[in-house]
Amino acid sequence: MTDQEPPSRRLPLTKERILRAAVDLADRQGLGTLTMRRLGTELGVEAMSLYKHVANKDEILNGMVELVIGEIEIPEDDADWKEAMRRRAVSAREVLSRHSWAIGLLEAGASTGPTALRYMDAILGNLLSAGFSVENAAHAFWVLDCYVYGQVIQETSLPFTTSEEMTETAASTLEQAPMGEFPHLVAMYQHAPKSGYSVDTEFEFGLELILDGLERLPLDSP
Amino acid sequence: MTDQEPPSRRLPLTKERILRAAVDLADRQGLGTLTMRRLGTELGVEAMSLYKHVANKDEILNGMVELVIGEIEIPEDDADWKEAMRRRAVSAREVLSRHSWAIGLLEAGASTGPTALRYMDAILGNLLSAGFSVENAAHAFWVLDCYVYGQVIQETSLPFTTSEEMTETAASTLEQAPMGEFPHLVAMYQHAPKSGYSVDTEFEFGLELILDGLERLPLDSP
DNA sequence: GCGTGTGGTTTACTGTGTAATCTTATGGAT
DNA sequence: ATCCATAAGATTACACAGTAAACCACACGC
Repeated sequence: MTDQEPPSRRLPLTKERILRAAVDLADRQGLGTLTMRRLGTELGVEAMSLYKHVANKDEILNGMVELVIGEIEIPEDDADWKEAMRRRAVSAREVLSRHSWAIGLLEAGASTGPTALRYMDAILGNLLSAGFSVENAAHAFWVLDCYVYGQVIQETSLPFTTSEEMTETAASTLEQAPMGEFPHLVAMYQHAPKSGYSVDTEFEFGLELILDGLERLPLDSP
Repeated sequence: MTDQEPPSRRLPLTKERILRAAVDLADRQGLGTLTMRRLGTELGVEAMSLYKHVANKDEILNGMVELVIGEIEIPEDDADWKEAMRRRAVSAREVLSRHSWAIGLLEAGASTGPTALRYMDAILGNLLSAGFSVENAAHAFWVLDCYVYGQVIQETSLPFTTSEEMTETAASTLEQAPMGEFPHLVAMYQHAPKSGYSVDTEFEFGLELILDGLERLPLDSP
């Protein structure tokens, strides 16, 4: 090599640095472009060098999930459960749609690392000390997670983000296909521009619905 | 080739047959092993021959999603909305966890084919003719889909299925890690064997919670 | 000095999707 | 019957994936 850096400039490779670079790359270019070679060059290093710090690509993917989970806001034990769950759900949704590839990895069965455990423990703790029975705490946890995950999936599968893009998509969809067979869809698409549709509103609607439902559950110690 | 079949035995390759074989293979061996070559040999044909019926692998994946969506039970317009939505959610969950790879494809933005459109239209139709406003129908649709998708994700990411496997997992998890930091998780794992935990129960709990919540919405024409 | 380990590189192998090309069978029009 | 266009499938080849194995270079205690 002719263009050598002074070696002190090259900060040492670590698993930490690799994981952060991987998350970064996946955020910017998508998980599909996250390849060992590209990740290597991103870090100014050869692909195989990564394997000195990481067993294989799966370990990288798991580590990425842990990093992401670590970004989610965690409730205090003694916080008001409803507000705490709302904040956590909002935060989880925010984080997971910022790193929209993470859901796919979750599904693949990653994440039983310490960060994930701490995360789960904090949530359970809040619910339990709010007086939920163990069963009901588990139910609440489960249904909220379902909802957040599903929200993120639907969000990322939508071809639009803003309300304008949405009406635009609606318009173009209306034109092309043989829409005569789908009268209700047509009605909805035609209605869409009028109401200020947004995934945020959708999310809040369902979230409040679920939280209100959970509020009806009996508590152990009122 | 020495072992030629009488050519009449070899039924002709079609997109339909390819898609069915692909779904079958993904069900049996996982989406990861669905490769053009393997799919080819599964059909007794060379990999490249598939490209005479299909533009590329993505088209196969999209087609698979359509097939799966087609399996979901669709409500009649005039059916009682609550029962109809319950049945559809149950059916969707059933279908999607039978083909647990499908969620990942949904996320990738597949599915605006005719089957998916018909599916969406039927659901909207039921809600609208039950008296839901367009906004509320959209809300109901959205929250139910979120819930089902999330349920499937969580189910497939769990390392166990039956209640016995669950207590087993709980036990082994309790032993290995430094669980002192996670008292509430420990409490839950210890409680797990007593209560008959199952993902089915979890699903029903949240589903009824959401349906009851939706029932509180005002209807247009009572 | 001298092993010895640690962190990075080189090379190479297998498996992927698919472009480009070649082969063969089929079914009218003559 | 003959011819040949078209379609369905097979072959070959290429760029890129993950990673096993061997190799190198420098820091260190002795």
